[in-house]
Amino acid sequence: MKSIYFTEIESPVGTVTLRGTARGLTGLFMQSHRHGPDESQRRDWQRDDRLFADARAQLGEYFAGKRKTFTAPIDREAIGGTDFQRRVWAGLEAIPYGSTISYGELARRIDHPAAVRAVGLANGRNPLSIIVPCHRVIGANGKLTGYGGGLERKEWLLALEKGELSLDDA
Amino acid sequence: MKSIYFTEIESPVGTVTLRGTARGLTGLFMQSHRHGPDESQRRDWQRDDRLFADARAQLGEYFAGKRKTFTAPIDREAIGGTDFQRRVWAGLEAIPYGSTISYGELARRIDHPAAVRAVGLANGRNPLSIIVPCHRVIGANGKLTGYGGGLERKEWLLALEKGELSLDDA
DNA sequence: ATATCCGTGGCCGAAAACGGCGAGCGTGAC
DNA sequence: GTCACGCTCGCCGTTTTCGGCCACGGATAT
Repeated sequence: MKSIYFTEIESPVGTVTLRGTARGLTGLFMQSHRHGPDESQRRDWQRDDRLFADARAQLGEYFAGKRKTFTAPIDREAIGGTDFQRRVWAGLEAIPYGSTISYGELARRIDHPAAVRAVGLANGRNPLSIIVPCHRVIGANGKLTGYGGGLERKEWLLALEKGELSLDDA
Repeated sequence: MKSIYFTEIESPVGTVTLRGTARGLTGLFMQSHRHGPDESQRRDWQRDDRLFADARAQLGEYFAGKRKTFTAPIDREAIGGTDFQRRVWAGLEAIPYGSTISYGELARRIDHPAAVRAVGLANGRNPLSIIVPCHRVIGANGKLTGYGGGLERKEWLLALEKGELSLDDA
């Protein structure tokens, strides 16, 4: 069995856990994350801060409003997911920084125009929050509707990306 | 996708189909085998008699009463199966030539003493008949109870292993 | 001996529940 | 009017639950 590593990062949205293999990232979770990993598996992870040095630096820049995209490698194979989920997640990565689309729009983009609710589900299963920007999908009526890491955080991230944040927060 | 090969062998218990990958055997089926592969997948197999030369020779010796164990490699990874099934099948390989045990005894040996019926099921799913000797498991009352390849064949195999067969059969 | 009757445990397929939705209406406040 | 809500209902992939299925075995009854 392959080793799984992790590290923790302090951020404006609280402590963030980063998970990965030697080949790349496999997860980014907030505190009390809805679909986060449970304690039982977390026990098998090995802490390795150096492995995540790049990702950590990029996230720091992101939270400071100075970075719009990420380049740290992602271990998609280890992440897995159903075909449908992978399509949804791929769709997420195509949403530019600072903009939002609706769940319905995302459904259309991946050629499952009617699978709107299923898109919502798959969105919620995205294991790589922030880096794969599931927070950029909102309701057709403009409401945020939901977020695995909590709605306040979703709101905060969107505000950050719209440049609406003064730098006064820790 | 990996290639799957097969060959056919004439034997005292009828035509036997041998299946495998480049790494080893993955199946041995009799005619009208209960859980044998269906025609739809059999179409994708490629015939390759040379690949199975070893297995074929060893089976010949076995049917002649001159061989008690097999050494041809087995591709267990390609075979798959649930954890439980693999335990059961491993238990089968520990039963010596010529002897039999009950389903209950096998259940006990794999530390699932109450999973007697489940052991029966898993036994029936053994894809490598004869080589993985599922025929050596019989009811606690001494009856044969069942066999994927048909009870007559189970009876014949057990008789062979007890040396009760004169060599007069084709 | 033979037959019948359960308790058993893992597997598998079917069915139902479950959402991070959204369009369509009806309602009520201006 | 019309605009904002709030409700209902259909949507659909995933997950969970559930109910059978048996290569059994022991207990009990003929």
